[in-house]
Amino acid sequence: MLQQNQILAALPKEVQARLHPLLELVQMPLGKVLYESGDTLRHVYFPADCIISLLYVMEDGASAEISVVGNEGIVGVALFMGGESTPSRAVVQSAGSAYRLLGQSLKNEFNRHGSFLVLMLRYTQALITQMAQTAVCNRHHTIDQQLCRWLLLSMDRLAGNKLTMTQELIANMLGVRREGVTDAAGKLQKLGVIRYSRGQITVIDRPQLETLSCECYAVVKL
Amino acid sequence: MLQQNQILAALPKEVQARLHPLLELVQMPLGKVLYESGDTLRHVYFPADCIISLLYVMEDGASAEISVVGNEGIVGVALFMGGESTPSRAVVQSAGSAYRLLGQSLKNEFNRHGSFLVLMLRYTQALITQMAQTAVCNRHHTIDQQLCRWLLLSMDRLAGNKLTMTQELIANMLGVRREGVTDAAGKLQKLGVIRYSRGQITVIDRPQLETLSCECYAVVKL
DNA sequence: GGCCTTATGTGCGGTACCGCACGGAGAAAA
DNA sequence: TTTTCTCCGTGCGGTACCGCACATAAGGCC
Repeated sequence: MLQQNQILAALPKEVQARLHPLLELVQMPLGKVLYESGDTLRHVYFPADCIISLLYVMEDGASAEISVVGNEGIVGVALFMGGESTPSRAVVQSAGSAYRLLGQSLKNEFNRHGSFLVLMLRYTQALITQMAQTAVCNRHHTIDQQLCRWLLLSMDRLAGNKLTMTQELIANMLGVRREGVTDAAGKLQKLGVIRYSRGQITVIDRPQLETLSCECYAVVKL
Repeated sequence: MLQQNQILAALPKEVQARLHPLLELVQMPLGKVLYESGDTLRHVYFPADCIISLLYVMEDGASAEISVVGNEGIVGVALFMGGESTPSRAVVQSAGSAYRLLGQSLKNEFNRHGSFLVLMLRYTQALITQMAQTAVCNRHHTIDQQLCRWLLLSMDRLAGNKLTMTQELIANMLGVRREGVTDAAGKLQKLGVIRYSRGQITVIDRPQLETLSCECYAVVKL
């Protein structure tokens, strides 16, 4: 279903109809890299039921997630924002599928009608908000709080309350040590908020997770 | 001179002519707040020779700068990005002047011609890059490095090598303690890279400042 | 079952930064 | 000159996180 992506779903019917043959449904296996930092983008992706992380990777290999995109958004905003390349890596954080569209088709569509553009820009503004929040969160909040926030952001973009993700990977996302995540996750498990085992995380008490999170989650919540 | 702002300067002559009567030159005294977080924006600002900081302020009053805008940019991108309000505060970091334009005029101009839009979007992409960089920098780099980066970003947007800014204010920008800035600035002064006294900072050895900074500076350099 | 890979737990010393408190010094005002 | 205010320097105890080294456990594979 094309409607699985909220942006595609919000388009006028005739635009959807025009776009339909141009959209290609692609599988998104866990860990797949959609593009590397510096790559020239060829497609934009509209996640249907997967989650994509935008990761910033530094020269020494250290990394931090700067935003998360689910079916509410688009991956590859740089394509229509004027830069041909992007400063971050896009990687599949939770498997699923997505629709993709050639950059040229996107530009053609922009020229034909403004409704697409308006939706894209509105989403981009939300993305900017999320990035700003990430910046302050990195500065001011503890790993415990950030883990809660990260779990909530992920749960919002998934059906169910399970998540497949090792602590090592979460550590990469948050830009902290794996042991730091082990600590924080251990505390949450003791509190009965989550359960996890070898890469499987289950959220048991979501309200509690929200109270343990920092204000950053509430701000970017859609 | 309208041309002081690089975006205005890059517009086709006929667009400049059309815009000219709509642009209002306003003075920007140090510390002036252009808008608060959550405000509805009425104008976009095109800095001529001032520097504007986009500050994120948290519930408890702690803050961090998420980007810096000089004559290469625009303040108030949310106005054309689709959000009427903005998640950050915009405050004058270095006094000067700027051109401002009513949001409605901006939208009218967008509808008439695409060249304005393209420039705005390209700049917004650069802004996104800067914000992403800020997020990782907050996570991974020391105050020493971040101070160097911050000084360089400011110097790039100013004529001369002097900057009027107390350590207290810099601390707010970086989201750290004032004493942390005192430490870092003291080291730089001992190394002969900068000199400062009561809110006046002079950069003496800029190349050295660049080597002491983190990679984040080079990435966002225009 | 035994083996190996991967995921998680734990401990230890080190450091960057914090919050706080106070001291000193330059500039401006009285 | 003296006072006052702002800005900067410094010290101290505390904590969050780091890097490293290893121990343990859970599952896949033979």
